Order: sequence, then C-alpha cells, then structure tokens
Amino acid sequence: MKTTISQVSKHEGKEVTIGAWLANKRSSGKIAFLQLRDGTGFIQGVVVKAEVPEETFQSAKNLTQETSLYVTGTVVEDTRSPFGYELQVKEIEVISESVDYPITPKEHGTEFLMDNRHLWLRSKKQHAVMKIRNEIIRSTYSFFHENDYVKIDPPILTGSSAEGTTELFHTKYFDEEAYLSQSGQLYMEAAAMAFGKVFSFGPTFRAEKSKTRRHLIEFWMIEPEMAFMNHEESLEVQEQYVSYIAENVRNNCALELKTLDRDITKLEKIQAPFPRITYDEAIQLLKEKGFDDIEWGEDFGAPHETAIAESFDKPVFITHYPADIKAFYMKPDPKRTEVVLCADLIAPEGYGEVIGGSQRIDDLELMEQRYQEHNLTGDAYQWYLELRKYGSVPHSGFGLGLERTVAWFSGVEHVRETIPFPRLLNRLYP
RNA sequence: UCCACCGUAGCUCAGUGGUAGAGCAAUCGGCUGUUAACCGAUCGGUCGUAGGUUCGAAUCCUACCGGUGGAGCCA
Repeated sequence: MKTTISQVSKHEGKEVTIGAWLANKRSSGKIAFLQLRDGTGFIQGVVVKAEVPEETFQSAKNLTQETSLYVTGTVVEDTRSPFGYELQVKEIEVISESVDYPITPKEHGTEFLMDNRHLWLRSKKQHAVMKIRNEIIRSTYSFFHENDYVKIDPPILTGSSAEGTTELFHTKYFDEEAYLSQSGQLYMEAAAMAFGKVFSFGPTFRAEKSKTRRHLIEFWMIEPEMAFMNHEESLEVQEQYVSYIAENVRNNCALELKTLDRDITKLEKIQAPFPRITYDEAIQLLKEKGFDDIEWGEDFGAPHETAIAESFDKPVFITHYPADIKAFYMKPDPKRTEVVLCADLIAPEGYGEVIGGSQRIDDLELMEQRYQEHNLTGDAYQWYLELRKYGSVPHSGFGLGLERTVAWFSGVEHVRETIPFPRLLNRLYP
C-alpha cells in the first residue's frame, strides 16, 4: 500500500511503499540505515542483509545522497527513532540516481547554501522552518476568517508610493511610471470602508539597501484594517492574533520546533495581553539603562529596541510616538497632538519590530493639511482623500511582517531562512 | 552609502617569506543499531583577479571584484 511518512503511524505492523529521497545513509557489513524524506517527514529505513536478497542489500549500500526511490517495508514502532517509527525495508526501487549532491552532511557557509537554496530547502532544518511558516499562514487565514474579516487583495503595481520615505522599485506600466507595492495599506483603508473588517496577505517590495538579519528586499505582510475601531481596540486584535498563531505553532509544529531546538518556554509566554509602554516611557527606560545617544523626537535603532524588549518577557507595544517620525496618515492623540495613536510591537530575543500599526486620520481637513505638509500634490492620492469625504469613520489597522514572525517563532537567526527564495541586497538567484 | 572582517581542493578550514595541507564528500575495501556513524586506502589545487616588492609570494604592498556581519531605514 502506498502512503507517506506523515501517515505511517496508521500502518503499524503493515507493509507500505513510500516514494522518498535518500537524505543520508550509514551502513556496515550486514546492516544499512537509510535516512529517508518524502516532504511530509523524515523516517529511517533499516535494511538487514540476512532478510533481503543479496542484490537489494548491495543496492542499498550503493545508494547516493538524494537518490529518489520507492521503498517497500514494514512499519515498526521503535523508541530509538526520534520520530517513533522505522521502516524494515524489504524492497528498494531506484527512480533516479543522484550524482555528487553538493550539500553534504557537514557544515557549510552561508553563500554556498544560498547559491544552493533550491536544494537547501530539502534539509531538515529548512523543512521545519517552512512548515512553521506554513502554519502561521494557515492560522492567519483561520483567525481572520473566524473573526469575520474579508480577505482583500490590494494591487501590487501602483502609480505612486504609499509613504514616500522608502525606496521603491520602479517599472514601466506601458507608457507610465509604475512602482511595486511597498504597502497595501491605503487600499486596505478603502476596503475597510466597503467591507468593515478586512485583511490582506501579500508580497511587499522595498528597494532599501538594508543589510541586516531582519531585512529582505521582497517580503510578505499581513495587513488588517478595521472600520469603527480605535487604537486601543486595534491593539487587542493584534495581541489576540499573535497569541493565536503562536498557540497554533506550539500545538501543530511540535516536531519542527524540536528539530530546530527551539526553547518552547519562550513561545509559551506569547499570550495576550501584552505590556504597553509609551514612547515617553521607553525613552526614560533607555536613559535608565544608560543609553545617552537618544533624545525625545528621535526614532529607536535596533539596539534600543532590543534593550526595551529585554525588559519584558513578552512582546511589548511601544505606543504614542512623536508625529514627526511616523507616517502622515496616523491620527494625532487628541489629548496631546505632538504624538500619534500608533504602536510598534517589539518581539523579544532581538527579533525586533514585527508589527507597526495605528489609528488613521479620519478628518478630511486634517488629512488635507497633512497632504500639503508632505507635498502630496496631484491626483495620485485623490481617491484616498475621498475616503474622508464620503462617510468617514474612526478606523485602525496594522501590518505584521511574516518573515520576522517566522524567524521569531522558529528561533532562526536570519530572516533569509524564513522565505523559500529570499531576495537580498546581492541576491536574485536562485 | 558607511564601518569591520573574510576570499586556499566540490564543501568547511589550517598554513603569515622557503616543496600546497587536514576533515567531510566522491571511489574502493572492512564492520549487525548507526544518528554529521566509524576504520583503512584512492582521488582531488589558476591559493578571488590584476599589478608590484623579493633570489623566492597563498603569505608583504596597491587597486579592483565577490562575500559575511553590523549601522542607517523599515515589517
């Protein structure tokens, strides 16, 4: 009977056939151990010389790394296997031999592994990270579905920049100039006015020459936007959402987290509510910690964020930033107009900002004023202004960076390992 | 864009002025419970590129190219 590695526990004691690749092999004179993977999991096949025809044993001994094969054998429970099961091999049918597979069972450098990303994805650790990414994606859809959000897809090709500050990828749109989307947010505001609660989930492009373990040129972002929701209510959605996906990863990716040697106690702390501190308090906290390189009105750098995050054992919201260092569409705090109703969610362990969000300006006059201050002239943003003209309502939204979240939950150092084919400053291949 | 570090066998690295090395991979042999298995043998080189110093350069100098980490900016 044909099955997959993920299903073998249902066939204990029975004979099954699995299509698989040979991840690695160890053999002695009378026994061979085949490390098999089929995409759904990893299992060890045991070939005992005395129990198979001589040619089967010889063929097992001669298999090379990443050869594809059909393996037929009996599923047996075995506590020596980390997976809990083994396959007592009876028959091996080679589908296609693999010659000189470059990623050998040893340490490799980053450049080499990235050049071989199409093959590196087959390895156990990369497999685990992608499964965690998949679980975050799956539970993102289910969270927003369960909470009555509508998924809306904003355009990827746009005629103008959303925030103007960051570098955009240029392209031609027939005879016009066009840019690749760096945020779907403005479009999501329009969608929220049509559907109430919406979320988007798509790729984002930033032509910044950033070169750190937290940056990708192309990355995926989840951007919810909610009508009739103020800043405080939005924070509650954010902490519930993050707690929900963390719980799902803990429950459904136990084997993957074990493969990655992730400290589960760190993930168990990701439970709402999350602490909130204001920008003012954060500045004071940094001063107390001995940072004298930051003054009120300046944005935090990576070391500042890490220092703030270290003061809490959960992710922490930093709220009420000075308006001058934040985007033009953020709503000023009515009690204190030099700060805006916004929050960044800073993950612990140095993973940095995973969410940026705010309540949006809903007042037409103020938005027009912001347009002038930011030189947003012309027709490109006219439609965005009109959202404030026809039945404007209080609304809030946020954006969560998928790869930073995957890195955080998985415990991997660098976001380049959290997306199948990373686009980096010097990498467009493979 | 700036700062620091690194380019030697397919891969990971040692070699710091005097004959180019090790481990892994590959190939052959040995081994009945291996976990990056182990043991023995074989195979494997334009020392990033170009120029310079020197009797002699992987090693010292200059330029360039490529990479890694970080900063700024951001998710």
